[in-house]
Amino acid sequence: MAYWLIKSEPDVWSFQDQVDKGAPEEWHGVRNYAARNHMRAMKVGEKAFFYHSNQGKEIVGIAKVAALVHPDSTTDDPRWECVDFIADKPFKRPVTLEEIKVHPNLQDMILVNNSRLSVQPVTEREWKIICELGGVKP
DNA sequence: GCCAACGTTGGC
DNA sequence: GCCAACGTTGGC
Repeated sequence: MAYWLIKSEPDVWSFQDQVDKGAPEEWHGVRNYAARNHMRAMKVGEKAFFYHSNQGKEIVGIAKVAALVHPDSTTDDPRWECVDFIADKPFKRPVTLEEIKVHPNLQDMILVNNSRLSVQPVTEREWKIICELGGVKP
């Protein structure tokens, strides 16, 4: 089981939107090879932190992969593919970027070192630490 | 609103 | 295949 982190601007698609949807939603719009490749590696049932960029700058919950990679319906360009996500559970308490940046054991996170990658892997150790901070079971 | 960092595009 | 130009992301 691999762990991931996905980013979304809450203005465009927030975790609450994902929860309200209550069904799988295409994670479309990614136009970056590295991010796409991470989605290609995802398996159904794997979990991802849902991060709000720009506004909030915090992880607010967990989403689950609901469908394997498939063509992105928002483009005809066959290079761009995406998976579907469904909301898993919200954090009891959001974990802010600020908090992550000062945490001694989270310094190697891509979120800290490459703020622009919108789909990124998370190690098991990082996953556990952040779940604890967020008040949920890993 | 600014701007640095980064990734993609496209000419050569 | 290189690299300059350009566009976008996202923190501040």
